Amino acid sequence: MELRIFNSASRRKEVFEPIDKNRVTMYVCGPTVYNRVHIGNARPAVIFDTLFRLLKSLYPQVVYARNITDVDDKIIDVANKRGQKSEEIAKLYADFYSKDMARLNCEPPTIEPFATKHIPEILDMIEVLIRKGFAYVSEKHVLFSVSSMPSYGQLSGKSLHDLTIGARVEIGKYKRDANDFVLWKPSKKGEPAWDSPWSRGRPGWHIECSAMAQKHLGVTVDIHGGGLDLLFPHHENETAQSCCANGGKPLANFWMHNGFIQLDGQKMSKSLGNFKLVCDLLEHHPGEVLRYVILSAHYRSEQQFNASLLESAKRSLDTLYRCLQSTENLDNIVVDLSTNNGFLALLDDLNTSESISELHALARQTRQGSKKKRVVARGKLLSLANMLGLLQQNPDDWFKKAHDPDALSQQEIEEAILLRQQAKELKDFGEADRIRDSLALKGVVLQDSRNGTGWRRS
RNA sequence: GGCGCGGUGGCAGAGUGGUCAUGCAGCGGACUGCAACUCCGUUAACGCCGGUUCGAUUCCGACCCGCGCCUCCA
Repeated sequence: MELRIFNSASRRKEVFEPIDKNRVTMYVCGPTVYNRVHIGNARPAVIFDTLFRLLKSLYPQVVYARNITDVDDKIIDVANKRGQKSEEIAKLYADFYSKDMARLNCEPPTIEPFATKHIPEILDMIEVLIRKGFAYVSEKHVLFSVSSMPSYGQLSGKSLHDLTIGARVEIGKYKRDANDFVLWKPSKKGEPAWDSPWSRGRPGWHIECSAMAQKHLGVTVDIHGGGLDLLFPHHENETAQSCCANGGKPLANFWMHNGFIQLDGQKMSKSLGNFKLVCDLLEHHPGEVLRYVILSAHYRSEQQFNASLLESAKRSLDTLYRCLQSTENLDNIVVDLSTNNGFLALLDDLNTSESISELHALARQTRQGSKKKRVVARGKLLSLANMLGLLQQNPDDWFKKAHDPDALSQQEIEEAILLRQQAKELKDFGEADRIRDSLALKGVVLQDSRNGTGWRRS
């Protein structure tokens, strides 16, 4: 039973072996907090939360850090536009982020470090880089010199030569090389600023992750994750800084990158105006539905996202919850998942898609066969679902909780059901159907059974 | 220009050198007063052209098409 992970650094699946089996470390790049996050930001959060759950089942201790970048030009821009402080904007959206991700059943990471809380560590690392000759000071900036590191570009598979040819960015005149990147830069008046030997300023984009990963997780982390777009330049630069500061020791042994989400067949982009905010989606869909959609595709593939997929995911979850609801009388037992196909699929580079198909197989087994087998299947279903962060609520809540404030109350529904029952007893099926149709129009679906009439919200 | 990825049934989406993905939708049947749910059955796919092979959706090559990164970006 071993976990295999596709390592972006080697571009192949490798058997995962942690540096310390008693303390597995994972660092995932969280958001820069200047607005509400979109569904694309949710994908890595959900994926690495699932990996976190899987790792915890395999190792006694897993330390998962997901950072918050709370000092950045974009935050400053928003703060300026609103006449607020950068810190206020960052705090506001960091809180929203935690809440949004929690609604997707993402557990809180072990550590959620903030860049601005690690300025001393950042300054230390920059000083080391300057002292060792990997960084230089120029016009109050400190820059990392990519030419000082022969292996620069290896992680993302780029050569400095090609980068320079393809460069579309204007070269700052304080840079020796177009690809040199900022470790520290001077702040303008009114911007967040800290004292440093080079200027009163603030850190560049990449350095905070290097400093925070090292402080909380150690020089080399087991797994470093994030969106594919972070591979270059963010992760390339992170690993360059850390590696050079630490005598060649790598920042991470395993690099994992999730693919993009496509909205209605197109890349989500602000210019197209087709990005979906998580908080807007949550107004109309349970968080678990969003999570189910995200997990239904393999994390490395490009994923489609649209309204009909949300609807399909909702129905799939309905089926699973219905199974749980109709088998609540079965004993809850502790099961061993170690030979389960759904669990084994997760061990194979986190194949959540295949794992979800096993959820449906287990649901089927929970509904049929001998009672003993059904009890075991149900135990496995709950256990596997828990590892995926799905089926986390009680079925009655799933089906009956009202999300719309104008929805019929439980009492109103039950009264209508009673009236319909009376009509049915009088064989007045016209009236009975009229009541059922009227409830359906208000989003309530009835289900007759031997034990009476049940209901759910559609 | 450089580097890289992908094209699977109506939709989404795994996977595999040789009977099955799976879900949603569809179709037929059972159940039901009729439905819903559930159950049983069922339709339907591997971009194109070659090659390797007894056999290829799966391996190899060419081609077509789409996409990503190289600039902030999950």
